[in-house]
Amino acid sequence: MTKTSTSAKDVAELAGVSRAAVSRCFTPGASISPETRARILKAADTLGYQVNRLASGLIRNESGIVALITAELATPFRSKLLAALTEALQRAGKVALVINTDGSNDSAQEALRQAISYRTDAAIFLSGMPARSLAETCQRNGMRLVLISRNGHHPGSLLVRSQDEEAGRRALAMLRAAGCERPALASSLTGTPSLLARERGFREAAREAGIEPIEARLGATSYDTGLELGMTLLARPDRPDGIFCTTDLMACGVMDAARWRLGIRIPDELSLIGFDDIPQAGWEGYDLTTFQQPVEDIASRSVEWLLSKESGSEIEELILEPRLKSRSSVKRGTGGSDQTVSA
Amino acid sequence: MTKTSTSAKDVAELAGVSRAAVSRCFTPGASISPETRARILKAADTLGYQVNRLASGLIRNESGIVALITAELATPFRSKLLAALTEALQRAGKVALVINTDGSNDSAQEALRQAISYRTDAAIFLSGMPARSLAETCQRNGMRLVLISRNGHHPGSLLVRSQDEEAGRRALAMLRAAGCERPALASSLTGTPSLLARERGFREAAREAGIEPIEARLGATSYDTGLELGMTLLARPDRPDGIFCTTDLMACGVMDAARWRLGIRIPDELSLIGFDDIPQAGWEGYDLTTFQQPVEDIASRSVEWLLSKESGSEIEELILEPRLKSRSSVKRGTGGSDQTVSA
DNA sequence: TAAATTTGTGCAAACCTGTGCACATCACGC
DNA sequence: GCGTGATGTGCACAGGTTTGCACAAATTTA
Repeated sequence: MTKTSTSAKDVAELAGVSRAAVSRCFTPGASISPETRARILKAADTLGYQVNRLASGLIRNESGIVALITAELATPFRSKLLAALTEALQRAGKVALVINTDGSNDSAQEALRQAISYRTDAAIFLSGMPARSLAETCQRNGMRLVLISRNGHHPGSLLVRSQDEEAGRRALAMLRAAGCERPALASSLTGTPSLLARERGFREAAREAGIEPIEARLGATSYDTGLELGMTLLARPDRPDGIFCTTDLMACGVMDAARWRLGIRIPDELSLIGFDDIPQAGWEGYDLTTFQQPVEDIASRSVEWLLSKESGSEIEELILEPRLKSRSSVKRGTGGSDQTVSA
Repeated sequence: MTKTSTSAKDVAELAGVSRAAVSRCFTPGASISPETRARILKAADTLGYQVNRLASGLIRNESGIVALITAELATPFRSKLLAALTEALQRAGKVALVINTDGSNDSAQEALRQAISYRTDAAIFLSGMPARSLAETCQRNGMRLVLISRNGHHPGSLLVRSQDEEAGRRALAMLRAAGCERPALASSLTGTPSLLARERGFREAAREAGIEPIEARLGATSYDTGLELGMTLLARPDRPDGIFCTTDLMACGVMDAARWRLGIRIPDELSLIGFDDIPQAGWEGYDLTTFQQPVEDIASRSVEWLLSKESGSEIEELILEPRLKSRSSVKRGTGGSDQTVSA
C-alpha cells in the first residue's frame, strides 16, 4: 500500500545516466563532470529525491545517527543540555535520536540496545550507565560512548564532568565569607556521582573549618523536593543561615519555602547557593547565586571528540570548570575578598 | 578500520541454521520451531546480536523512526511536550529523531528533508511549516505528517490544536468577573496561529463587552519579553488592572516586573492569567492562574493517529480543550459564578 | 602522430535484512 | 502402504546505496 519513495534509480533513468553517477553526484569529493552533475541535480529536484541514509548507512557502516539517552527530559537543566547537544550534532552533520529512560541502569541498558539496533555512530548518556559487557560490545562495533556526569570508567569512552567537589568547597567558602555561621547542605537522595561530589566538597571544607554542616536529603532532584527541604531545614532550632543546594531546581524550592511560607528574607536572614544556572536562577525573583555548567562546551567538545576517528583505547576524561555566577542570593561579605575563596 | 558489527549471518553460523531462520526468530508471528528458536536466541545472546533496523527498515519500508521538528527545545512548554511525545513514541515501539530549527519555515523545510532522507515513518511539527509541495511528496511516499498548533491545511495530515480563541474569551470573562476594569493583552510578535487565536478571542470578547483592551506586543515569547511587557504596560497612565498573557513564560516575566520592580501587589492590584501551565506556573511564588494544555493527550493521540494505517485523504483535525487551572493570581470575584464565564 | 596521462562513467559486488516459494519431514487416517 | 495436510527450513531475490575496478574518451606530452 505505502508506495516506496523515489530512489537513485529513478533519478538515473530520468537523467539518462547510471545509478552510480547519481550516487557520486551526492558524494562530496567524488569524480563527476559538472554537466552530468547539473543534469542529475535537476532530475533529482523534479523528482524530489533525497539520498536514502538508511541504505547509505548500511553500506558505509556509518548511520550519521547519535543516540542521546536521558531521563527527565523536561527538567530545565536537562532540556538545556539536550538542546545544546542536538544543535552541536546537527552542526556536525549528525542527527540526534532521543531515548528516554526511567533513570535506572536497566533502562539505560535497554536504551543502548535500541541504539545498537539502529547502528548509531555513538551514544551519549545523560542518565544511567550501561553494563560493562554491553559497553564493550559497542566499542568492538566501533560505536563511541560519551558519559556525561557519570562515574563509570569504560575504557575507550569519554567521561565528561565538572569540578563538582571544588565547587562544593567554594560554596562553603562563600557562605563563610558572607558571615554564615550555620551552613547547611540540601540535596536529593538520588546518588548521582556529581551530586555526591558536590556534597563531599562542601562537607569536607566545612570540617576543615571546624564546622559540622547541617545536612538534609530528600527524594528526587525537583522543585518540590526543594520546598520540603526548605521546610525541614528552616524549622530546626538551629536554623541554618546559609544553604548550599546541589541543584538550582531545589534551590528555587528552598527559596520559595523560606520567602513565601516562612517569611524569611533573602539574603539578609538566609544566603542561598545553587548549581547548574538554569534559566529560572536568573529570573527577577530568584536572582540566585550559582555555578554555571558550561553546557555549550560540554556539547561542542563531546561532539568534537566523537567525530575524531582515532580512539585511543585508554580512558579519556574531560573535566570542565563551572563558572561562578554571583548574584544577590548571598549576603555581601563583611570584607573577605574573592581571593580567599579559591579551594 | 571500524569493524562491522555482528550480523544475522554470524548468528546463523554459530547456531547452525540458515540466515532466514534467524530473521524469523526475531519476527513476531513467523513460523519457527521452539527448539531452533531457543538455539538461535542463545547464539544471539553470546554474540550480542541486535537486529539491524537500518536494513530491516530498508526492505520493510518502515524505519520505525519518527521525526520531531522543533525550535527552542529548552523552553519549559516545548520540553514538556517533547518529553511526552518521545515517551508516547517509545511506548508504541517507535523512536524519536529530534531536529532543531530556528523557527523559520525554511529551516523547517530543511528539517523535513533530513527526515525524508532517513525515511522516517512520520514527522511531527512543533514549529514552522513545510512547503506544500514537499509535504505532498511526503504523503506520496507514505510518510505521515502531524502539525501541532500550526494552521496549515495539508490534506492527509493531522492538525492538532487547542481551543485557543475560546480560552482567550474565557480569560477576559474571568478578569471581568474579578472586577478588572482595564483589561490588557500581552503577547509576543511571533505570529504563531495559536497565539493569534488567543489574542483574537480576548479582543473580541472585550469589544463585545464594550471595552477596547490595552494591547502590547514585543519580541519572542520569553521570560525577558514578559519583563519588558510588564514594564511597558504598567507604566501607562491608564495602568491595567488585569493582564492576559498568551504564554506562561511571559506571564512570569510580567508578574516579576510588577512585583519586584514596581511593587505592585498580585492579585490585589493586578490580576494575571497565563497559558500552557508550565511547571513554574505552579511554583509557590507565582501560583499563576492559567490554561493547562493537555500535553499527554496531544502526545498520545498524535501517536495513536500516526499508527493507524488507513489515512483518509481528507484533512483530519484534533481539537483539544485546555483545562482551566485556577490559582491565586486572579482576584476572587465579588460574586460572579463560574457559570457566567462560559463563552 | 603516437604514447601517456587524466578524467569521467558504467558494471557489479557488497552491506544486512525480510519473505515468497519450493521442498523435506512428519504424523495421521483410511 | 499411500495420499493428505501441517509444519519448519533453506534458497534466492529484493530493497537502495557506495565503491573498486575496468574501460572509454579527452587531453597533454614527446
